[in-house]
Parts: sequence; structure tokens; C-alpha cells
Amino acid sequence: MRLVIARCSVDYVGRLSAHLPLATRLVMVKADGSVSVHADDRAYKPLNWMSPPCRIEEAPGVWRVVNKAGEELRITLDEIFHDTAFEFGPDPGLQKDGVEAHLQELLAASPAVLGAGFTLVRREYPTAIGPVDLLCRDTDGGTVAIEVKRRGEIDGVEQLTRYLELLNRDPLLAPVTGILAAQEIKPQARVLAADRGIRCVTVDYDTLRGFDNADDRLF
Amino acid sequence: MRLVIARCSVDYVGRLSAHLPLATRLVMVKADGSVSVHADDRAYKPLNWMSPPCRIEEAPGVWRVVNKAGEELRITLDEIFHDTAFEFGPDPGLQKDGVEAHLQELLAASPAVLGAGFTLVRREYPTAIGPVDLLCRDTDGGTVAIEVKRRGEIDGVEQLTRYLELLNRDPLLAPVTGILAAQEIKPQARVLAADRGIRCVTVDYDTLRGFDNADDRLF
DNA sequence: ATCTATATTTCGAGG
DNA sequence: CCTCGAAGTATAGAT
Repeated sequence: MRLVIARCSVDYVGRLSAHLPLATRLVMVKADGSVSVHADDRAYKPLNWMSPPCRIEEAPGVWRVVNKAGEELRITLDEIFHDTAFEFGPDPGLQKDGVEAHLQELLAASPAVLGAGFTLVRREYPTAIGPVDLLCRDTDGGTVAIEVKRRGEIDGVEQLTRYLELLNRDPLLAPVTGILAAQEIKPQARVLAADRGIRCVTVDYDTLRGFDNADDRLF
Repeated sequence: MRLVIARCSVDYVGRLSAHLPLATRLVMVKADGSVSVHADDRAYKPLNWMSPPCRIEEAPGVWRVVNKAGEELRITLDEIFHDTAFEFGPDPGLQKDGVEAHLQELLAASPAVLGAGFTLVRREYPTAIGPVDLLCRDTDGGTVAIEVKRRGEIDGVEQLTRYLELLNRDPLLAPVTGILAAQEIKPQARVLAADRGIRCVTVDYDTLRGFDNADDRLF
């Protein structure tokens, strides 16, 4: 990784055109050839960047970073205050916990959280337009399709609606009802879900972990 | 901005739990107190980060970065290879051109691009579920709702479908047809649009800029 | 290669 | 302050 602190101006021409006037910034060049330009605020987002794969053409005062699509990042260096390079070696990468996959896993283990007496038919139930997160059966023998999200938004309701439309064409399953299960559900998603006859269930991650060992406990 | 190259391990506990095993990385501390940890690849995204506003508690071998929501980033420094700090001063910020807003503006100025004889009723036509990008009238006096996107994808079709459903309940407007206008439209979006009776129009940004001065020119 | 769904998305506008 | 939609979204996984 190469770190350059410089007073520079930057121009990007690609999916849009953008310009950064002359100022002092950090230019970061990574081992994969990617380049990013950071100001002294905001942890996450660079002011400008070029994602890999890309190529750097380095001339004395101007760096041109181009990719296969013809997008170009041009960094004009006015004055360089610092320029160092380091060897990092490979990174083992991030280990995550608590995302949607785990939520789905916990709900599959305790379907009764979604409705009393619910039993799991299967996870990732395959359909022509993609797998349904969870397919359950209720106490009346009815089928229930469950869409699991970390945060329930309109997209999730639309997605579940498409699944329900499809599943209800199968006479062996119909009638199929739907549940949107998430740690948090946005008001607009609730409104749309209600309009579509989809039930919303908010699930608490920590509570669910408790249920995981207590198997089908009732409320 | 402070730049530290160090062999370190990182733990994040907040919206999820995540762990980075020991390896050499860049730790970036910005003037606003935000912290990010970068590996030697991917221009855009840090491996781990804490967005401002947040506070750093710096002990000899461990940095704790916490925010108001109680999220915590803990960086355990095993060996420090480099540690420097720089003053940047304020950044004038990015100047953009070519986004959806501008596209909408250009189409509003030249609605005939969307269909011969089209006239603009209004931009951002308000509805209960949000504003429709453009509302036009065709030569037969029919109403046309236009959703403008930079890239037309399924989401855009779904969004326009919701608008059309609503607009068609208004007897003063009905029947309302729909157009998805974008610089580029994905095949799946085209299929879904066709199924919903929505017309797809690809618009060229540079051509449109030409029309902007030539007012309602016909093809 | 393309498409889909997710993201500790971030960011900005508008109510 | 929340809510929603856009982003040069990026990124990972599946087809």
C-alpha cells in the first residue's frame, strides 16, 4: 500500500463527471491497483476512487487511473508532502455474526416464534424466481412463506409478494399466506404489507438465541 | 489525519459482531474522530470502521472507539510499523454532474424525447405514496407517468407500477400509462415492464443536452 | 458474464 | 428527527 499526502485536484469522468478543487488530501494506492482519495473526515467513503480492476499511468505531476469500461480518474499533484509504501501481505478477512443468514437459521430452529404451532417445511424453498427463505405449515395445515430480513423495507414486501403469487399457483400448496420477519420493520413496509395481506413479525435477535436452546417454547 | 500501519486485530460490536484476526493493516484516524481500518485491496470499503460522531479512548496497546449508540470498535495493536499525522484543512468538496436530477430536468425540458407531441404536466407530481418524477400528456389527451432512473432496474418498474395503480384510481387522470426512462435498462427490467404494459425508453445524456437548447425538436 | 440480494451500506432531501 | 430514495453505490453469491 502506498500512501501519498498531497495538495491535489481530481477529476473523474465515467458514470458521471466530478471534480475536486485543489486541496490537501490522502491518496491511497492499494496492492490490487485500486486508488482512493480521502479528505480528513468521514470514515467510510472516499471523496473519489477507482475500483479494481484498474490501471495507473503515473506521469510526473499527473496520475491517470483507468478501468476497462473507460472510466478515468485523473489526479493532478500540486505538491507532495509525504509518500511512503508498505507491504501488508494477505488479509484473513472479516468474520461476521448476526446477519440475515443467522437470523434465518435461528427462525428455522424455532418456527413457533412466527406463529403458535408453526412447523418448518424447509429453508430456502426453491421456486422459479428464487428460493423462499422459509416455508412453514400452520396448525390448520396451511402453508406460510416467510421472508427474513434484518430490516424490513418495501423491497422485502415486493419480493415476498412475487413469491406468494407464484406459490399460490401450486394447488398442492395454495392457499399460501406470507410473513415478513425482521428485527425492525419500516412503517411504509408495514402499510404495504397490510395492503397485501402479509403479516409482519419483528424478531429480537438475542431472544431468538435464547429460544434456540429451548426448542419451541410457547409465549 | 493520523495514519498508523500496524499488525493488529479488530473487534466490532454494534449492529453486528465482527472480528478481524491479527494482520498488518492501515488504521486511519480522521479529524472528525472517525476511524477506519483498511486492508491492501478494495478502494472503496474499509474492513472495519466507526462513523462520526464517535470518541476514541486510546490506551497503550488497545484503542476503543465508541459512539452514542453504544457501538464499539476495539483495535488491539500488536506491533506498530508507522505512525504519522498531518493537517489537511477544510476540503472544498466534490462537484458532480450527470445524476438523475439532471436527467429529469433535461427530460422535463424536452418531453417530446419520450413520445412525439408529449407535453409536461409537471415534475415531481405529488401522490399519497410519493412524487412521480414526470407527469405528461400525450397527443390523445392521455396521461403518462414517467419514472426517471440513471439505470433502469426491477425496482424502478415496481415503483412505477405502484404509482400507476394509484394514479389510475383518479377518474380525472385515468387511464394513465407508464414509461421507464433511463440511460440504460436491464433486460429483466424490460421483461417485467413489458408484462406490466410499461414502455421503456433509453435516453442518451449527451443527446439530451443537445435537445435542451433545441426545444421540442422532432425526430 | 450477468443478475440478485445484501450492506455496520452512506448520503442527502423533505416532511 | 425520522423516513425515504439515490448512489460512480460496493460486494458477494448464484446462475
